Amino acid sequence: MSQKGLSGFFEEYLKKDAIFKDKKALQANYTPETIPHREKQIKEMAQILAPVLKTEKPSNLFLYGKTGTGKTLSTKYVSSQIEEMASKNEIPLKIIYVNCKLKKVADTEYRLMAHLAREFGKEIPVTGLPTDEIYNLFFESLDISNKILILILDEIDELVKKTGDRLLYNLTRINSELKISQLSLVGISNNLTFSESLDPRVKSSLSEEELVFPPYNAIQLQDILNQRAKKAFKQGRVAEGVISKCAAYAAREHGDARRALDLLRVAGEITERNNLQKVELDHIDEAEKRIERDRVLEIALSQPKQFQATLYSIIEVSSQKKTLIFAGEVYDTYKKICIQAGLRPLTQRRLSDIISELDMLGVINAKIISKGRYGRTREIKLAIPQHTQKEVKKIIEGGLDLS
DNA sequence: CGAGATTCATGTGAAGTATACCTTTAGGCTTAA
DNA sequence: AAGCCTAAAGGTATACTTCACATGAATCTCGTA
Repeated sequence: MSQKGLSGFFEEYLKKDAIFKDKKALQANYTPETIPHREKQIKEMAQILAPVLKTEKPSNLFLYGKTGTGKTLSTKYVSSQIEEMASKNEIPLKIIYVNCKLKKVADTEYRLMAHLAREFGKEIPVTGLPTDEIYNLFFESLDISNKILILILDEIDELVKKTGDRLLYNLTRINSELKISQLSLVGISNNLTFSESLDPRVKSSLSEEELVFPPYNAIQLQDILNQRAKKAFKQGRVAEGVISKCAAYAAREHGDARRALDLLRVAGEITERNNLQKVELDHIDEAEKRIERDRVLEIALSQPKQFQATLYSIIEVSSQKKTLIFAGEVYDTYKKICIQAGLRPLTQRRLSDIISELDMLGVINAKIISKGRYGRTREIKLAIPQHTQKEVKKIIEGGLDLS
C-alpha cells in the first residue's frame, strides 16, 4: 500500500461505522458488574473473606474448577469489592493476585517468593540469594506493613506439580511467625483432584474452606454471551443464532466461558476487518481456526530456542512420516537441526522433559507406549492443524536462523 | 501350547556440573586530619 | 586512621548432564500335554 493510500485508508477506517460499541466487554480481563450463574460461589466467597473487614484473618480458601468456569473472574470481582470497602473504612488490607503459571515470574518457589517480596517494594535479584532469605525478606516486609494479606495463587496446581508442596507448607505456617500482620491464602486450581496429592497437613490447613465451580452448560453460556454482547456490539450487529452457536461450541469443551467469549470477539473482529455489517454464523468457524492458530503461534514464538528446535523437529518428522512418530526419531532429527542452527544439542534425557512440557502446553499429544520387544517410547502426535504447522515452521526458522 | 524369561528403546529419578548471579570479606589504595 | 573500591571467596538457583535403574508388552524359550 502506498503512503498516500494509507492516509486514505485511515480516514476510511474512521468513517466506517464500527460494529463494536465497547470491545473491552469481550476481552478476557474484563470484569462485568454482574457475573451470571456464579451468585452462589460469589456470596460464599464473600462470606468467607468478610472477616477481614473486622481486621480478622479469614479462613484459607480453595477453589476448584476447570478453565473458563469463572474462578479467576469471581475472585477478582470479590477481591476488588472487598478492597473498595476496606479502603473506605480504612482497613489495612492488601490483596495480591499471582498467576503461578507465568514463566519467569512465579513458576518456582524462589521466583514466586521473590515476586511477592517485590510487591512490598523489595529489590530482589533474579538468582543468587538463598530461598530462605527471600522468605525472611517477605515476612519482614509483610509484618512491618501491618496489614492483612490475602494471597491469591492462581493455577497453583501447576506450581506444586513442579516444585512440590513445601512452598504451601511454609506459607500456611507463617501466620504463627507473624507478629502483627496476617496472611490468608486463596488457592485456585484447574485440577479437581489436586488436593489429594498434598501433604495432609497442608491439605487440612489450606482447604479450611472449599468452593467448586462447575462447568457452565450451553444455556448459561448463552446468558453470559448475551450480557456481554449487549455491551460490546451495537444494536443488531449480531446475526440470529450466532450467540447460541458460540455457546454450543464452548459447551462442547467442558463449558469454557473464556473460549466462548474469545470466539465471539474474534468473530466480531473478522467481521469488522471485512467491512461487513453483521457477525454471521460462518465467522465463528473462522474465528475458531484463528484462535487456535494465534494460540499456537504465540506459544511457538515465546518458547526458548531448545523448545523451538524440538517442536520444529517434531513437525519435520511428522510431515515426512504420515504415521505416528516416536521420541527416538525426534531426537535424531533434533540433533541435525541443532547442528544446522549452530546449537549445542541437549541430551536425550533433557529432550524427554522438553517433550513432556510441550505436551503440557498442548501443542503436541504425547503418550507413553510399549512396543513390546521393540522397546518403550513416547508416541507423539502434533496437536496443530496442517496449515498452521507451516507457519510455525516458518517462525521457528526465522528465530533459529535456519536456512 | 502356554507360562515365564528375555529384550529393546526409552522413561525417569537422583545426584552431579556449569553458569550466572548474589553477599561477605579482606586487602589495597586514597583521603583527610 | 578512616573511608572507599576491588577482587576473591563462598553461597544459591536454574538448566542441563550423567548415571543407574525401571518399564511393559512383543518375542523367545522350554517344559508339558
